[in-house]
Amino acid sequence: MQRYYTITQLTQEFDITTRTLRFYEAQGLVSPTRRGRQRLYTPGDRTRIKLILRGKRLGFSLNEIKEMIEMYGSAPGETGQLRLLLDRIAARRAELLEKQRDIELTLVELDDVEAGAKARMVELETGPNQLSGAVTTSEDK
Amino acid sequence: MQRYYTITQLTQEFDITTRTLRFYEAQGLVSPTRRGRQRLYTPGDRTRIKLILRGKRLGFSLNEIKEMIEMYGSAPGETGQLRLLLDRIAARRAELLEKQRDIELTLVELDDVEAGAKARMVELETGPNQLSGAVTTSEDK
DNA sequence: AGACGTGTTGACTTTAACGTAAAAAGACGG
DNA sequence: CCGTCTTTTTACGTTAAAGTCAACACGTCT
Repeated sequence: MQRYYTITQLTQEFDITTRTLRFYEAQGLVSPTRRGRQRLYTPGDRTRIKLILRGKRLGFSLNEIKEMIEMYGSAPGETGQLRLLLDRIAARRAELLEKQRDIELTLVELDDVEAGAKARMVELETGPNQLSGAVTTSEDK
Repeated sequence: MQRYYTITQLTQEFDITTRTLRFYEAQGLVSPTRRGRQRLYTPGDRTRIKLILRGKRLGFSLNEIKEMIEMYGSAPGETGQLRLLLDRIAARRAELLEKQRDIELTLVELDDVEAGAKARMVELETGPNQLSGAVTTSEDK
């Protein structure tokens, strides 16, 4: 029992347009089957779309995403190919780890700004008399 | 004692082009001072550039990055402004946390693919006789 | 003075990732 | 069966983020 999704169902679920889905198809990122001219998306297609959107949120290009998705489905027979695959996996992992660090740094900075803003609010409430020094971010002498 | 960086020093350090730096300047993301026509970047400018590149790695647009950078420098006086700032901070934080989850999911999947590939290699080494089933990723029935 | 390296400005071009619009073909409800 | 709605295909437009190219300005080394 194969459940199918129509294109508009998916656009609604993921809040994207039909143009986007057709574009992804043109780029070879999904290949829905057809009933006549109509596109029918399988649960598998749907998962691929989720992967694509996740990749986009992380700032990967569609080409990069395509590569990554192709990794998932591939079980290459030759040892050389496998080595290559492992290398690519390592590269992607390195990127992701860097992004993780970037996020953590950014979160810390957001915390700082928030703390500063909150402190400033308290000042304004208790008595809008005494001034506060500007909030500086480490460096920048 | 203000140390200055020339544009090419920074392009080399960050592996970007002069065009890029001038473009960022045109977008109001950095504002190096001038000695005559020449641009002089302060350590502060340099930090901003680092922030920009970090933002880019995380997939933020230059406009979003600009907003974020402006948050850092701002110590708005009015309570309403502060509320707005706090809201924006919360929004950004939510985005970052989503990205974190996205990354973790992706890392897990990479681990899976890697494990599969390594297993396949072992098979190939020990004896290229018996076949292996295709590697499936959960869902997709 | 001439040549060289570096920097600047401005204009035009490119690429990715869609948006928009038009025309035609199915699908569906009354 | 007809009108309405969705879908498809095709084609052109748009936006962000630079790349490329040309011409010109400095400083300086020889």
